[in-house]
Amino acid sequence: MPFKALKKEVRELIGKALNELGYPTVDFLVQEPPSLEFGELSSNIAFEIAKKMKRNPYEIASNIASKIMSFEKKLIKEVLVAQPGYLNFRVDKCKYFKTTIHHLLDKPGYSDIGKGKRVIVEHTSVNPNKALHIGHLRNVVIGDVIYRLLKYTNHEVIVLNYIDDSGAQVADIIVGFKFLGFPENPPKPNIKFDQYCGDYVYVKVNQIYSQDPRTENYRKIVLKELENPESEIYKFARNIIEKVLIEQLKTCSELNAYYDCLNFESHIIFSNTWKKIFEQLREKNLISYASEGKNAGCWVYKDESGQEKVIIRSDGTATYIAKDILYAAWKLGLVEDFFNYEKFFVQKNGKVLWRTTLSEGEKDHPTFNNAELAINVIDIRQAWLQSIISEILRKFVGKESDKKYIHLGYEVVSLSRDTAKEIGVEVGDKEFVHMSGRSGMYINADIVLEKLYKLSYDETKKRNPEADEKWLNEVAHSIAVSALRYSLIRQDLGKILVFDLKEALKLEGDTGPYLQYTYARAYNIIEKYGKLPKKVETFDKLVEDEEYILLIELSKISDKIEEATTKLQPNKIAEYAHKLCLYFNTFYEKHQVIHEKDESKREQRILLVYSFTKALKTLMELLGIEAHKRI
RNA sequence: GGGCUCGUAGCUCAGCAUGGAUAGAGCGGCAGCCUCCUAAGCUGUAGGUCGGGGGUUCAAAUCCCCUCGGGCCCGCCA
Repeated sequence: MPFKALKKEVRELIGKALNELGYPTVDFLVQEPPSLEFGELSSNIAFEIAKKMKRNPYEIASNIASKIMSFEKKLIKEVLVAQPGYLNFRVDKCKYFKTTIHHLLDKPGYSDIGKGKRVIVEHTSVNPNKALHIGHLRNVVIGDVIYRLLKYTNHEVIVLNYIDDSGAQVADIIVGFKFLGFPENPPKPNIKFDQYCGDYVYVKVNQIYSQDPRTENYRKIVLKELENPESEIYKFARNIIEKVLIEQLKTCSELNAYYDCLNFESHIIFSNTWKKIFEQLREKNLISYASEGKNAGCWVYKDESGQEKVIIRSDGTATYIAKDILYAAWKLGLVEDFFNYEKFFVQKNGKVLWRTTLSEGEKDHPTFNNAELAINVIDIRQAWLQSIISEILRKFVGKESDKKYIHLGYEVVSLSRDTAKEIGVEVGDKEFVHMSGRSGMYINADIVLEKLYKLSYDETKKRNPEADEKWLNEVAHSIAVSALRYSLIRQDLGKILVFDLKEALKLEGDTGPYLQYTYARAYNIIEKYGKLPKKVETFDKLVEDEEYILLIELSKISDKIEEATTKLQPNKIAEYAHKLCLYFNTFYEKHQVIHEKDESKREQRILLVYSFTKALKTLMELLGIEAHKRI
């Protein structure tokens, strides 16, 4: 972790200097200056002391600098003072490059921030009545990258996918099949079952509801029946849901996202464990009985801003948030494990996918709950409800416990004007349009992937006319996935992602394929050279600006991974990987590696390129993007 | 009505937590670069009232207040 070591050294040097100079101890920052011209690190310490002592910051900085110059230093070479009082530090390049390259050749960017901590990441959780659209994919990709980050930083991670098998959306397609005469099988056999249910049955049923509101009664009937596991409707629905799920999960595995267990909502409801936790909530005074007002007769939770949420209705039944609280408590191991489990199938990555079941299940199963931290990837529209759940859980576990329930919210994906128009949506004067599953206004995930695949296939074939079909398919698919995943992860979670099909089909610039291309380009150098130099102990020949800039950036890899993980900002990884590639390509265009005449310079460059490929591959793996030797 | 959130180049976005040194990328535009490791690349160039106003500060895209514009949430439904 070269950059961190550097920061630490700077802090120590400053601290020691303050001590010897008799300056007061104050808080100060060690940060990256706006440009490498000023050095690799800089500090505002002189401003802070100047404020306190009412003295000139430049003078203070000069004193500290000359003091530090008299100390023995490890990675730091010199300290400079800049107006109006910055303290700028420069590394000993030779030493620092060696540290950095050795780090990258070993375990690039690794840092044990997890220490084996058990974390649940729940994502996807798409209603099992439709195919995934591009909005769902944002959830899948965010969740999956968070999983990968946590895993890499030594957390014990469990990935769950919550299946809402008893809600209105599932009920709607069951209404279609059971009451409105929709055929159980798609009219054409080549239509995916999830697409048939979502694009056709679900949309049409909702159209029928709005034309003839009396038909909505069917939904009520179905919802009621879904509460009874013995009912014919429940058994029928179970079968339909399973078929949809299998198709949905195919889409996810195409995108390299996998799960440990599927947790069915109905199995929480049937577990009848709610009463136990309800008693505890009442004992801890977390919920209260409303004797008057609009919620009279209900048990309610009052949130920190004083808003009330009904937990138990006046007729004694639990609202859906009650079930969410119970489920959250299960995740953190605060209630007994009320699920039974069985194996569902083996996923493409070889991992067994489990699911909860109403039957006895298998005794010998992994533990899926009992986490220290539960991260729930859910779009931002659920923010208020999720904050209530977090609040209740926080109070429930008490201050001394570290157990935590987190809602990782992200903004929705909407359609750009052009793309909305393309699928026949009325846009008016809006800049973008929200998708709606119910009204059929969305872009299907499989279709985008297919389009991307065709594009990448043509492009790859053009570049590799001799290549065989198998390889072409594999690479084209991988490029399509990388383009899609990257476009969904590169943006801050708090911003609406305006999806534009034309934009998404780009394979150049700030995209996943750019990373893959750069990787292949770099790897090609190593392959052409055919061997790795042994035992290079000094990197004194890496004197070019482009090498320096690349190496300094590379040295920050652990810091970036750590930051992305602890702040749950997966977009940081995409941004960093892109920046590294920009720097590498600049270097690549300007300097030769295998044609370099000076042998030791050539070997040092080979190692630089090799360590770059190691770093980039690590980042790509975190993003769920495959690195190919050739594309 | 209450609450949350976004607004930075023509477009898509970084930077805001912890105020600091010339506000950064990509796309698109324009002008260039393949007898040399993959041109899915690179170089140069044009393009900015950081939504607006006020305040705090030696210093504000960043903090505070107001305001305008977009989006979302606020049922004993799920």
